[in-house]
Amino acid sequence: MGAAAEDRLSRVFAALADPTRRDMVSRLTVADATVGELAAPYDVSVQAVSKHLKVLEDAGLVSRSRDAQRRPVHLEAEVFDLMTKWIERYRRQAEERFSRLDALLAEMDNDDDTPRGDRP
Amino acid sequence: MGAAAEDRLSRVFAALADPTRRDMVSRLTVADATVGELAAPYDVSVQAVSKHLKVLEDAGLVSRSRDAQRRPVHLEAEVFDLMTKWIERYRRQAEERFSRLDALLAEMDNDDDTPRGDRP
DNA sequence: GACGTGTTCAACCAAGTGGTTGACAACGCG
DNA sequence: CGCGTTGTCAACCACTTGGTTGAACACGTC
Repeated sequence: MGAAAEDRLSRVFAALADPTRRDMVSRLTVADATVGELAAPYDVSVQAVSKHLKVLEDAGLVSRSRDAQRRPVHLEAEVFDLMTKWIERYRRQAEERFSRLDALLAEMDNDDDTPRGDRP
Repeated sequence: MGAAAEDRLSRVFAALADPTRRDMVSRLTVADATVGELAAPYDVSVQAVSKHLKVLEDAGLVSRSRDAQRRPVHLEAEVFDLMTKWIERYRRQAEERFSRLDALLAEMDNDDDTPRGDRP
């Protein structure tokens, strides 16, 4: 994996490490929203939410357009692929390793307990 | 999703936001390792690596056993499921939304441009 | 029991994060 | 134009984070 992708992945994971930001992402899967709309449910200032959005934007999770003085926020669903790829790669690797281990254990079992090909 | 799971998810994402920790996880998919072995490739103190491992352990990504003065580190692959679940849930939601949008756009297209059922 | 190896604990430091408030920019509208 | 609404920028604060070094703990070995 390239250094750029590594960096991106770090920003994405860091962005999603915050429950408030995860909740915003969750809500953005339903519909685009303005900063004010996004801020409404939380007990923090609009400025704080604006900062959160900057983090999400820098991670490429979200994009913003213009509509007069409003800045509609839109979820960029493609980043999910980046994460899924990373996770699945290692999950698969780990699973392979466990099956190798299983095979090894089975073989040791054969060697230790019973003569080859001599099982119920 | 319960508060506990939310919390867990935060710790998992935060743990994986660090490239060094992601690399350790990556290496642990190949084989268990001691703290010293894990530390070797990096240009930081063993203590720093020990701290990283504590973060991974608190996130439930890793467990440690005892072998004399050594503390072998083992990857707990199940957490990948937690992440995958979260990601896939919202990915699916986002995709559904986009298909709804596509349907809407197609319908508008019909209404505006061409009489219904009158296409090449 | 003393020594070497592997690991953690404690104190500290610089940099980053999430929050605040206050000022200001960019609009639509009367 | 002046005013309310929407959002960002800047400075600041408390807390966390990733790193350091030095001491201590936990073993196997001599």
